[in-house]
Amino acid sequence: MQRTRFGDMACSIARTLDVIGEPWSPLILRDVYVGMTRFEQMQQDLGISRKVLTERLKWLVEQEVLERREYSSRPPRFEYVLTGKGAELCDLLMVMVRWGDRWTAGEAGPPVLYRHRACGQIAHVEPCCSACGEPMHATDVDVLPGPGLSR
Amino acid sequence: MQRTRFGDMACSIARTLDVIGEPWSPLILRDVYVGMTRFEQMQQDLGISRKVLTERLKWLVEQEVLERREYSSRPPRFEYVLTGKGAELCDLLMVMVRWGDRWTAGEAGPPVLYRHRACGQIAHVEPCCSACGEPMHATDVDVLPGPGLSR
DNA sequence: GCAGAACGTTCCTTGAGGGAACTATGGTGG
DNA sequence: CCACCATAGTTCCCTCAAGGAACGTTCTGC
Repeated sequence: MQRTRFGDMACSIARTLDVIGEPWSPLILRDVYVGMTRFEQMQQDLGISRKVLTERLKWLVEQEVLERREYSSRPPRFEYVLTGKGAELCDLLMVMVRWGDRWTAGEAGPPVLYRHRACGQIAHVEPCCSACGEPMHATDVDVLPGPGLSR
Repeated sequence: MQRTRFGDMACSIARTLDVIGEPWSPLILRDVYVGMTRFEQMQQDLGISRKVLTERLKWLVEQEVLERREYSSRPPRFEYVLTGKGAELCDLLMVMVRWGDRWTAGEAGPPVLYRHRACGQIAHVEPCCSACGEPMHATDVDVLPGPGLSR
């Protein structure tokens, strides 16, 4: 239900959740990412209530994660496309896929595969250090206070 | 509210959301990750309803993301610690932090910093290709059907 | 002019989240 | 022994969001 707003917390996790923390949002982003950009497509693919889909799309557009674009003027018809901000959120989706593949896919294996265009290989995403390039997992870091930490 | 269950969808994103898609769960994981492992600590830190916290912790323990461990037998007192499965979810948190830092932190800068223990540098996480090691973002891949894609 | 497609909007019902009060177990200080 | 405190929940009531179905609108094509 999420009545508590996370946007004001001094935490980038909370602020990210404020934008896409509601459970349907990542799935909406996924659909847009794979090219299901229209209302009817998403509604049927996800099985989401039309009312909730309307609300989520409006919110994601407000947050500048999606852009509502007219693809036909008569009749007026709209589709939703990723902004730069939204495209970067898709990295998050890839990490979710990685975890889901490892821990929930079971014997059937992953439902989708990624091919890295740069090298042509089937691969998954691996979190690496922006400074040294080596793998960097949550267990490999120290957490320090940053400049934006209020009080 | 999430009445629709995502666990049965043939999508690793949906199945991951089934485990931690409810908005409070990532923040609970964050708290456990940084050492706030007890009920009272989390409740006060997050401002979450005690009822909801109880429900989430029980769910996360069922899903084997957290483990409920007795740290005192008289009186009986419990804390929650990450399992291996849960620790890997923290990689997801780091990616959320990265996005939140970039798009929501504003002038104040990031609230926390990460120091990579292997190289000693302040860094953030960068998604890389498990095959070639180069950066791999959502815009750099082709999505292909995998073995676990039903029908 | 009737059906159909695309994109919503409205209405009602149900049930999850918020919040405060209450319970249980045991420790501690006088 | 008793009052008080700490921790970890549990119970209760209220509100409001999610689900679901029906309806509305604007255009096209036959």
